[in-house]
Amino acid sequence: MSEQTQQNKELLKNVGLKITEPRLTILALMQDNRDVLQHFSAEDIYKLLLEQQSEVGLATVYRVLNQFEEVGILTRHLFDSNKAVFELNYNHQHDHIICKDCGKVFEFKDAEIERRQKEISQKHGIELEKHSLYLYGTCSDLSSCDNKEK
Amino acid sequence: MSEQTQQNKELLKNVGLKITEPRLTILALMQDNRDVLQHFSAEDIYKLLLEQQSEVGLATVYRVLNQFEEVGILTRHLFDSNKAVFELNYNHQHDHIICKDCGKVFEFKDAEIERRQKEISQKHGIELEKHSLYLYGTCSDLSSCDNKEK
DNA sequence: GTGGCTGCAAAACATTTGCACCTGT
DNA sequence: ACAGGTGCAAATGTTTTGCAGCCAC
Repeated sequence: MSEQTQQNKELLKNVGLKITEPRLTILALMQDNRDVLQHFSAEDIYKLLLEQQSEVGLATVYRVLNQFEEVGILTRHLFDSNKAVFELNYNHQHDHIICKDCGKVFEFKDAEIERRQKEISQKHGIELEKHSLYLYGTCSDLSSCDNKEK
Repeated sequence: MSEQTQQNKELLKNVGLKITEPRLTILALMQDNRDVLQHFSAEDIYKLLLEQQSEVGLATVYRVLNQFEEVGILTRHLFDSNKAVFELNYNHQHDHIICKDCGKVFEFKDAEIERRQKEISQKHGIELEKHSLYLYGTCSDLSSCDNKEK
């Protein structure tokens, strides 16, 4: 068994979830594909599972993703579409910049913005728990924009 | 005819939409209720229409809201729930602070955050078009928190 | 007159749930 | 053994669409 699998088993145990084949498969799938895809919809994952002959139902994908979010293994984003996308939580939380033309996503983290967010919340009498920040725009350099040519 | 209605007719004409009864009704409804409700779901509006005996179908509500968003009369927000809420655009764009316990929403606008957003986008080669920023937390002063007691 | 608008019902989607069976501990 | 997990199909909730008739321009 790979070292990655071993780590994932411990991860599941640590967060109090049983070590089952669908959960390990989904976890590995997201880790293995993180270079090509940072943000997965439930459907994305389901299709990837089908491709690799995994017999995991779509309902299970949703259930597992929800559980993973609850225990902090991943984060749910809403972006502008109607469906949720999920992203593995590595060490750090971050915000996103999305090109509306090509769908490219950059990540960033800005201490100044976060400091202001905290100040503003306090001024309004709110104890800040989390925030969601997305910047939408278009690639300035058109040649580097993989425009999907809609 | 009220002055408000007159203004709304010109607004519709200016954005290139025909002046129809459903559109005027929905527009007036959102304006008249803006003190009690800043953010309307399609269902909210539909129910309010029913209450005032307006014979407007739910499909029309959705179509009108979408058109209003396209021409900039209102803004669609996704917040954390599964359904969209809409807000009339007055002069200024702003961001939101939401109390997760009582659902209270504050609005704010911060020049410093917006300046940083622009800088960060440029640094990543993106021409910033719009952003979405929501701060989630809980009322620090519990006595002022209208906790829905779920 | 006619192209856009509307209401209704049906369809489309993403997501959740009920249930009988299976599996990890 | 048994609580929790799973697959499937059916249900849910929101939003969209097809279509026949209607209305603003």
